[in-house]
Amino acid sequence: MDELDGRLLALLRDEPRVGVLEASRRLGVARGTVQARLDRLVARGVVTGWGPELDPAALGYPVTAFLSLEIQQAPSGASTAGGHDAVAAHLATIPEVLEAHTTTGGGDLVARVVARSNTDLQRVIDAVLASDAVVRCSTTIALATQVAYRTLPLALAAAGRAEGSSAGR
Amino acid sequence: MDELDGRLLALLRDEPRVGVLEASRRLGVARGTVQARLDRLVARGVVTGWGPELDPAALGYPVTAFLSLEIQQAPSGASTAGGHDAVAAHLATIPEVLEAHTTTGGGDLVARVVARSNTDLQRVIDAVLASDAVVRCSTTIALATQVAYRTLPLALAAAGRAEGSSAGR
DNA sequence: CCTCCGACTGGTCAACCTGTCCAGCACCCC
DNA sequence: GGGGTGCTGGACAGGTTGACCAGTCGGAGG
Repeated sequence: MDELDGRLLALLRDEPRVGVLEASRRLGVARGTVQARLDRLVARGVVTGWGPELDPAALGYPVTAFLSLEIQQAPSGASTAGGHDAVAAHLATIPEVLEAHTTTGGGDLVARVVARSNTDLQRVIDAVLASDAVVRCSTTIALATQVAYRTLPLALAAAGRAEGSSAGR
Repeated sequence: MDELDGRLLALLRDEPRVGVLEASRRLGVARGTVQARLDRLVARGVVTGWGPELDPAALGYPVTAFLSLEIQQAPSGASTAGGHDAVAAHLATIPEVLEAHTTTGGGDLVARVVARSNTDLQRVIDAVLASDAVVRCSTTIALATQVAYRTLPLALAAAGRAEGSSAGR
């Protein structure tokens, strides 16, 4: 992860359509170099995908909310999986659940959900609560996005001063 | 956003490297159709980008946390921007802040941050608190990812039963 | 009923890019 | 010095892109 990698990622983020050849021209290096760098970034797991990024709002889901869930710690049925796994599996079946993480703090699990409207949000929450393992759910609606999801500044920071830390070689 | 769009997006997510021609073969439609569909999805804002997705963990930032910030509602300096804007601008300068949203509920703003370690997280939090407009900050560390960020199920759901709602041709 | 219009098909074309291979060279470390 | 690694600049065949075309289909509207 050096400065060239940073420039390469920045270029690709700004203009994803540029091919390897064009990128090499922009960066002023040989095509093989760009190819090797890209392969390495993918191999190291820094680049996880090239898929199209979808905008939930454009899909008709303009409302974003964070749900803080409390999970049944000792399943009353006390069957197999802890509450976490059961809830995770349940959440995975709901399309409106975009991501979910177990967390420290008051709630046991944070889920990011979207909905077609505030009214529709109720439906989504009900879907989440459909699992017995979910004890409680507190909702925080995202009103406006102040900083849109981004990773490039982080990559540049890592490129700038991580020459040898986690950057294996 | 019909069923073909859904299949196209699913294909692109699974194998982003396939070109338009290959996609048309897989989907069993003409190349021009795939091209037109893609153009339309981009034009409608459903597809917002094709950039490489970066993994903060692979960049050396394996710790993820959600910060709930309380913002100075009535700026003591009472100068120009409300606390929100000032804080948003401040957060935008911190590479470790991946995203931030104003919210309802207890906190005024939720920020997703990453750090190199739990110790390093303190440094990041301090950076966030460097703004005078931030009154309080409560930290929730994400322990494990139960559902990784995804939008495809949502797109498929929208494709399935949104034929005419927000898909105003 | 007929016509218009948008969408899809299936085909062509030249230009370009990709993946892969090569030799040469500079650099670093053992 | 030797070996390994990374970058350069070049070459090649093959596949892909973007543009264009005529023809067909179905629905909306006159």
